[in-house]
Amino acid sequence: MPPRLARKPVNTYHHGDLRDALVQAALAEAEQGGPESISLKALAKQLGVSQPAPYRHFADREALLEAVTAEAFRQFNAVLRESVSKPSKHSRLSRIARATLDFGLRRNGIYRLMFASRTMAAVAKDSELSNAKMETFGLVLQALGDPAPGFLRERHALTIWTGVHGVVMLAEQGLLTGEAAHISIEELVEDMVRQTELALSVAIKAAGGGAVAR
Amino acid sequence: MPPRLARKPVNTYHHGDLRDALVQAALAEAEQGGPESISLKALAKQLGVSQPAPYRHFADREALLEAVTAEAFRQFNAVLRESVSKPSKHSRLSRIARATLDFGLRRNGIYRLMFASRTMAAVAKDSELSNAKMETFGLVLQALGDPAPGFLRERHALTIWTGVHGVVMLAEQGLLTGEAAHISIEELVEDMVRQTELALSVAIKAAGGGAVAR
DNA sequence: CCATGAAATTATAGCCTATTACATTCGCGC
DNA sequence: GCGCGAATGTAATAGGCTATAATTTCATGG
Repeated sequence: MPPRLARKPVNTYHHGDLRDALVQAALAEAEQGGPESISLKALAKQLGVSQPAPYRHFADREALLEAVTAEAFRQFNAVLRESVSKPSKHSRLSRIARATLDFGLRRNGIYRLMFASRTMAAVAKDSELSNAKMETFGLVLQALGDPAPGFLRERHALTIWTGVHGVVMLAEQGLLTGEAAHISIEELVEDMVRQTELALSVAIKAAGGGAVAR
Repeated sequence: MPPRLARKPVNTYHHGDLRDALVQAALAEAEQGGPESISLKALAKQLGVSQPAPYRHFADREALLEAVTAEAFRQFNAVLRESVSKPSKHSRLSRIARATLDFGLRRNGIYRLMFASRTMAAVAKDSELSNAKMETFGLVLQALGDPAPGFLRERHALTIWTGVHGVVMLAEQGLLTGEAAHISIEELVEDMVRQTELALSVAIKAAGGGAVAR
């Protein structure tokens, strides 16, 4: 720890920037062992503060998890944004689906944290977290491009999002890798993307719209 | 139940049938509050036995959860089997998708238990549980009917299974019911079913097969 | 009928969350 | 500059949970 930290990074008081340090350490912990492995006591010890110190910054363990989840969503959204921004021969939908799959499998502990069941009460009131989740959906929506009328886009955005989410969750269970699966996880997601794009183009044609997004 | 139990129901000793009672009570508990709400201590108290009594029947909490999960899968598979057996105007795939959605939403605590993250070690060795999971997949596979060549069936069975699973999990998060969702959860699943059936029929046609399953 | 071992109990250790009361230190305003 | 209040951290403690060890109960088969 440096003798003197920057003057005002929102939370630099007499020791360190404990609040942020807790979030970062918890995120690293969750990356390994998922949300269950996050222990306030262990984090406090790891950061060299007393065991109840975290309670100065978070009402309880759940509040910390919420903050960590919000940060995780921010990182996830950044990854998604990058995936659609960089050029590729694949469709935007395919890119965002691949990016989601990659994030969900590689950083599975964090992904599980993001979609772990929480008390509904907290979700409703905490705007930071729910905003981040809305942004995620917005990114998927964007990936489907402009040609489709609004509500058709939403239908298919939900289809692909839930589909890839299901793949990630079941893959983590080891249910997609048995001998029964003569198809790789990546192929499965590509199937879903193709299905969605096919269905969307059919729906657009029926609605008198333009071409499928690229 | 007769005053005297059968001579050897595997586990009827000097008090009651504690092992089974624990599984049943834990299942009821999980139905309300999900897997996290299962406490060996609370269950023991509820059943009128001492706190460490459950450890005579289960090595640890995780072992009980595993047994409960196996029972939950048995019930789930029974529901799926019933859904495809009874006559209906909908396709078998649609029926099994609806049944899964219904089970996943109505008995969400149990559903979350069934697909909660576990230590991989246990999953591999425990045959009862992994068999039940394989049976679930087998039922989905059957629902796609006989016309499709084996590996095509599997692709699409996985697609629909993961898709509906994703819907259930995200619906529980409240992510599918916001103002952004101009589509009901049931419609979303129907969309998926239609997409899968469309894609399957296209694939079969390309492969020179027969008609889509009904 | 009684020895045996499974089933259950009491006692206890250890980890974790969380609260209360007390100590420290930063920085703002006079 | 300096003191005071609020933000931050610590020590002590309570209470819940999992899990183990040592001991007791009791149904059953030889």
